[in-house]
Amino acid sequence: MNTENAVRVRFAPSPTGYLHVGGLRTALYNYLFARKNNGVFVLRIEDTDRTRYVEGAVENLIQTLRWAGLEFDEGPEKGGPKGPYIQSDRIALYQEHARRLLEEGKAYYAFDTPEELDEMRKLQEKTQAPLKYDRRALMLSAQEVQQKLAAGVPAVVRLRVPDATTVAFDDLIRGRVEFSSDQIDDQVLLKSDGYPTYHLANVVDDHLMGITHVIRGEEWLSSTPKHVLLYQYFGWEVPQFAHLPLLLNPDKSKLSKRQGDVAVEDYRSKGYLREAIINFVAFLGWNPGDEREMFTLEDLVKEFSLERVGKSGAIFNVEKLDWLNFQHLRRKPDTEVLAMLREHLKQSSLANRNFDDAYLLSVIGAMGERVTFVRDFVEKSGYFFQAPNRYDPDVLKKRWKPDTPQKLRRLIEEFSLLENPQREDYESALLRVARSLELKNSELIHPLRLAVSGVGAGPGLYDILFILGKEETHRRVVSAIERLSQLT
RNA sequence: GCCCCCAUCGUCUAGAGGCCUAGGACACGAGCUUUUCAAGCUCGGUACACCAGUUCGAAUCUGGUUGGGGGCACCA
Repeated sequence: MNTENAVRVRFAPSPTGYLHVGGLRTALYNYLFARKNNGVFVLRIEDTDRTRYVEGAVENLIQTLRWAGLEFDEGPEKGGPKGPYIQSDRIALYQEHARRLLEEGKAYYAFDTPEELDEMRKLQEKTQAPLKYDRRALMLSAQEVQQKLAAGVPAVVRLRVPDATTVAFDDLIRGRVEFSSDQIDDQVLLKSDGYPTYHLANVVDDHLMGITHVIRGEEWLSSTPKHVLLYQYFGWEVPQFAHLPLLLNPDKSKLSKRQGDVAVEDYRSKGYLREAIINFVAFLGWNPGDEREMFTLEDLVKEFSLERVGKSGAIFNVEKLDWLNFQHLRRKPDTEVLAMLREHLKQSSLANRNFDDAYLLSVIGAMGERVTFVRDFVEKSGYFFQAPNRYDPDVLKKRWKPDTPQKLRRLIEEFSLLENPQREDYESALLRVARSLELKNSELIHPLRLAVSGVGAGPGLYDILFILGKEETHRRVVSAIERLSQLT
């Protein structure tokens, strides 16, 4: 394999606390593109803003990425030939490159205070002029600049954007995009604290790390010409760009907190499966071109291509996610669901109760088609784990009549005669009783269901009875008769 | 205000000039099935933003309008 031409992509989040679902999709597309093309997936941490650093964010980011199944090939903790992979460890590199631009007249020092810049912008807003740096620092003579530097006046390094030219690039998703250089701001490259801005750091790193394809969100589209300029100034090859459509809130603005959950970990803790989240997020902007909907990460690796990524933003719609979660959950082998159910029980109020595998497996068998989340086993069929402590009032009103207790007594008498009953035995016993009492089957079935489960919905009644077992069924019916007779 | 991007059902989308009286999925409604609830199956409604143009023919190409979004920091 020719390593010179190998595809190298990166996911470059800033460690502001958690992994955003939009970030997850960007990471996913990068990952898929790398895997599909036998390339390398790099994780780089963009922490050049010291004011935004959040303790533990990097670890959290890595952990969430791994949970989702997006293993990177090079990055922090893991290392690699192009490291370090944390920008704050690469400061000297950026300063060196800034110096180079300075020497070649492609960048310049500026000494304006934040207040001065504020004032400038206010004026520009008033005159409705484009908001950009007015280059007042260019009026300074070489001596003045040297004096200020020597005196230790805080300085930034700004990009010297050429006048009246066109900066263009070919975006893999959007085609050719052109900007007039007059629209481009003389961006700060090096801040007065010596740290680079995103624009400098990202270009220097992408080049030094051999990144061939920059796949990132559309919010970067309008700063891309600055990056292109930098590549040109350094004499470097410009990578391929692919600007992904944005993920949107229901009101179509850029997906943000305040309008629902945006952290991957929020969805994780709500019980969403990684498979469902990956599947869902992959389809926000991409589709295989046919009518398949269910994809595993492996499937996506086989099928993914940037050509099939759309251009318009997509609203993050949780209903479909729920459906996908349901679909992925029911496709999982029972043993895997068992492990997840055990984990869930361990963290619930049922933690001290003991259930054997066979029992839980039969619950899974009965509820399999009825749960969207693992927690639904408990939330929708808590009666498998605990005798009902209340009875659904609506069902009670509809199904529990004054003469119900005596019918049920007759029924459990019949049940008590059964030896090692199977599902069918409960059924035939109930049928016998119904016939001898001249009742419709449902006149027994519904109150019995209520008595043993406390609710009116769920798996087949005989499945419930069988799973609960003869003794437990008996106990519950007796207890229901006692408690409900008092009410009527 | 300036620059850039985008535009098919409520939502995710298929569609790369005739296969489109626009297909699928989620959601929604109706029915079937059934001891209930689901699942499943069947059926149903709802979309090419608008206006010109090109063409024998436009959701698909071009231009404009409108609408939406993003960017315009010593944040990423």
